[in-house]
Amino acid sequence: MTVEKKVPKATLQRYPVYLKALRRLKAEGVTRVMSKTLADYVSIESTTIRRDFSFLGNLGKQGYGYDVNDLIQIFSDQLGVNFDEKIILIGAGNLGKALLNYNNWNHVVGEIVCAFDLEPERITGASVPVYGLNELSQRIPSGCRIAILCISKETQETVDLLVKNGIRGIVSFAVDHFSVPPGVYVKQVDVVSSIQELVFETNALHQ
Amino acid sequence: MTVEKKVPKATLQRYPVYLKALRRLKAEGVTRVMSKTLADYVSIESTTIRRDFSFLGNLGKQGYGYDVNDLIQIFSDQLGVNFDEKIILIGAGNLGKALLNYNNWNHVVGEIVCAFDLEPERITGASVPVYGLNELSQRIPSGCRIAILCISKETQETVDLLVKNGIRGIVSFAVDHFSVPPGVYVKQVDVVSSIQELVFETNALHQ
DNA sequence: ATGTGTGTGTTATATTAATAACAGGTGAAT
DNA sequence: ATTCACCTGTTATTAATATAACACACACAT
Repeated sequence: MTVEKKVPKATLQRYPVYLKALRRLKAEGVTRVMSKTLADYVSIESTTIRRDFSFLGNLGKQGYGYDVNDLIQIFSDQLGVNFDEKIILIGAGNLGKALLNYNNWNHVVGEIVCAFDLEPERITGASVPVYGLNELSQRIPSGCRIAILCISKETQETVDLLVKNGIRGIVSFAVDHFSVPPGVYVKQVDVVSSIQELVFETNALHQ
Repeated sequence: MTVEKKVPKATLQRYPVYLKALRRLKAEGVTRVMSKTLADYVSIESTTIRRDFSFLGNLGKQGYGYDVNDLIQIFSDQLGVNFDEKIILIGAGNLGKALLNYNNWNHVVGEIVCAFDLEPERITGASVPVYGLNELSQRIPSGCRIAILCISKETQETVDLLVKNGIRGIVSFAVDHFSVPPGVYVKQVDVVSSIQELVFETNALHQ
């Protein structure tokens, strides 16, 4: 967290895209990359990429490009990618368990340490321990800031509980509406709304 | 699809939020709403809401507000919300099936008609018919434009196949990178990237 | 070594989006 | 009826973001 200038929100939202692409390139054995190449890869203008990168220092070299490994390292150092980030899952039903297994999680951003559910005794086949929601304050891992929300009732109450216990970021698959205090960030995933947006875009855009 | 002026992209992305809120309000028995009330509800400035709505016509009345039912009707008519939208699911594994059951889908944006999978014979317990991906061109419902992607291999090939068969919008849970031609819209859902973004925001913002 | 072409980082410009300000139409009260 | 307070729709202003332009540092070839 050594970022000097204020990084624009739009830029912050693109960093994960870059990081994902860079990791993939590294896995493919690529050691250096130019902004234009990366631009084609992630469908973001090369100018935008260079400006985004510039917030983290002078990372590239003229006439050469960027070193992939260096870039990944700097992203990790400066933005606080914590491979030991402790993440909790709230609601260990079908969706929760599916998410657990679907993403190949292995320490890219940390790990899901445990899950909490209203009826923990009913959950079978989860790959992490499942505790009752009422035990949250005792069982929550120390330093845990991120929660994945896969519940369908008592949403606001649960969110309040999470915030009270130190959660600062929530990826939510819950369909219910809820609100959080300032300083808590939410990524809402709603398939129905996403489809709606797609329909609106295909209908309204470029006509 | 009778929208006259060009609707900004940012506005288009907020319409699903409004629609969801309005439907909830209607369910609660609310018949009229003011921009300020809605603003508090969805955490969007009242001015922004009024400007967003104005693209669809003069929907409100001074000193009164908006009629909830009228608003929902107008959204549906003008933006092409099609309650019979035929949606297909690609990849009927654990995640696909979980999504199918998790969202209470019932004709809010249409319905998932059927699913396709590389190994359809291995899928059990799906609530819709599951066909082989190789049958796509024969089995795809006519007029189908939207697909939900829950696969983990041969992603680009599958996407190409979808586009060739008329798909114009994709909600993707696939972790692989893929590209689409212009005119095809993608909503990417990547829990790992979402968490990354949350970590970046909590680290970099308001420090 | 030395020049040359290349691709960065930055500055300048254009575009898009958000907020503020306000004029005027409308409902409700008297 | 008439008045008044209210809330919309729009215009004006500010802020945020994206694109374009370019100077200069560096790798690379000779």
